[in-house]
Amino acid sequence: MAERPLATADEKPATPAPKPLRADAQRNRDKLVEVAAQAFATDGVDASLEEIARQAEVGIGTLYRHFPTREHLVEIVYRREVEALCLAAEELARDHPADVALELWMQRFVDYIATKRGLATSLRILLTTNSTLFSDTSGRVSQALKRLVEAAAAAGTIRADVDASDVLHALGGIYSAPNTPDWRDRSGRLVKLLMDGLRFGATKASKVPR
Amino acid sequence: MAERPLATADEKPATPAPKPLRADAQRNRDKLVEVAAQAFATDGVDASLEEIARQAEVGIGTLYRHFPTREHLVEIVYRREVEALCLAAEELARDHPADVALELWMQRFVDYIATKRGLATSLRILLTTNSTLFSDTSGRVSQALKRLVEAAAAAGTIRADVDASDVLHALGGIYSAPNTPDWRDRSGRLVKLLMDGLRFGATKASKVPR
DNA sequence: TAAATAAACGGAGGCGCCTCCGTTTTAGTG
DNA sequence: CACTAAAACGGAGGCGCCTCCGTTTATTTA
Repeated sequence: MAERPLATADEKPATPAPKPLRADAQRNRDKLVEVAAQAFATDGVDASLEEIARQAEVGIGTLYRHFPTREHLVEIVYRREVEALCLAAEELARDHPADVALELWMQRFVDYIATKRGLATSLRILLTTNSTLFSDTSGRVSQALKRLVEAAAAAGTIRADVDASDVLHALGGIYSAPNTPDWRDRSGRLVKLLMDGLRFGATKASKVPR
Repeated sequence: MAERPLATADEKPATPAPKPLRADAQRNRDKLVEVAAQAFATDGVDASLEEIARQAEVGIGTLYRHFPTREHLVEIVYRREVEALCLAAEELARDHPADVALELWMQRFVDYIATKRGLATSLRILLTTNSTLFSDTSGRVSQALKRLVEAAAAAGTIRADVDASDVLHALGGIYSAPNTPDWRDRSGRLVKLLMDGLRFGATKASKVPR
C-alpha cells in the first residue's frame, strides 16, 4: 500500500493509439469487468480477485495482465457505472416528460449512491488519490444533470430560475447524511421535496405519475 | 479494507482501568513495538507482520492478539515516535541555550518528517481515518514547540513578537513541499532561514554555533 | 512450595495476492 | 489452407494475512 506508485491514468495526449485487442483478449476483458462489477457490488471492493477470475472462467494471470492492480479494475468498473448512470439520463429524457425524467433520474442517482455507501471509505481514497478520476466522473454527472434541468425548465414544467449546480448541491447533501438505517427513505423524500420546490411556480403543471 | 470498522481509539472515559499485563505479555508487547518501529522505518508500513513477529521471537498469534490490525500497530508506533520527538524537546531545552534548543529541535523535526515521507500516503489515510490520533499528536507537537519558542523569547535570544503557531505554520510548508531529491537540504535551509528571522531583533545576540 | 486457574503463547492451516513462464490461440502471410 | 510470429492464456508456487485452538506459563491461593 505504501510504496506502490499511485495508479494514475497514463496518457496526457488523449488516447493516441489504444491498439485494438485481439478478439479473445477483448472477450476476456469484458467478461472480467462484468463479473467484477457484480462482485464489487455484492462483496465490496475487497472482493476476491481470484474468485472474480474464476467466475469469469479465466486464469488469475489473465486478470492481472489486464488489470495490474486492484485499483485499475475498480476504476474501470466505477467509470463504467458512472457512464451507465449518465446514459440513463438520456434515455429517460427520451421516454418521459422532462420534469418526470429529472425526478426519475435523481431517484436513480440516489439508488446508485446507496449501493456505494458501504464502499465509501475505499472509494473516497481512490477518488482523492486519483484526481483525474474524480474530475472526469463528477464532470460527466453534472453535465447529465444539467441537461435534464435545462430541458425541464425549457418545457416549463419546472421553474426557470434554478441552476443545475444548485440542484447538484442539494443532492450533495446525500453524501454527507449520516449512515442511518432509514437513510434510503430519507434520501427518497429529499428528492421529492426538491422536485416540489422545482415545480413550484412552473408555467405548466405537469401531467405526472401517482 | 472496505467493511472493516474503523480502528478508533476505544475509550471515552480517559483510560478507566487499563489492566496490568502479565509480565511476559508486557515483555512481548514491548519487543514487538520495538521491532515494528524498526521495520516500518526500513520497509514502510507494508512491512511483513510475520517477519516482525519472527524478529521479535514471538508467534504470529501473539502479534495479532496484541494488535488486532496492522493499523493498531502502526498507530502505537506512531504515537511512540511523536512522544519521543516531544521528549527530545525537553531534553534539548535542558542541555542548550533556548534558541539553540529551538533550532536543533526543528532540525530534528525535519529529520522526523523525512523518514515519514515515503509513508505519506498510508499515513495520511490513517490520520484522516482516525481523527483522535491526529488531534492528539498534533496537539502534543505544537505544545512542545510552543515551550521552546516561549523559552527562547523569554531568554531574549529570539524576538518576542512571534507566536509559536506561526512557526509551526512555517514548518508546515515542509509537508507540502514537492518530493524532490534535494528536499532534505531545502528543508534544512528553511529551518536556518526561519531561525535568522527569529533572531533578528532579539535583545541578546546568541553565543552560538557556526 | 504445590496445586489451580486464568492468561498468554504460537504455529498450523486455509485463503488471497501476485509473479513467472511454459503452453495455447489468434491474425497475418504465402 | 499451412505456417509462423506475436499475443494472450492460465495456473503453480511462494509469500503474507489472519483465525483457531491445543499447549505452556505466570500468578494466586492454600
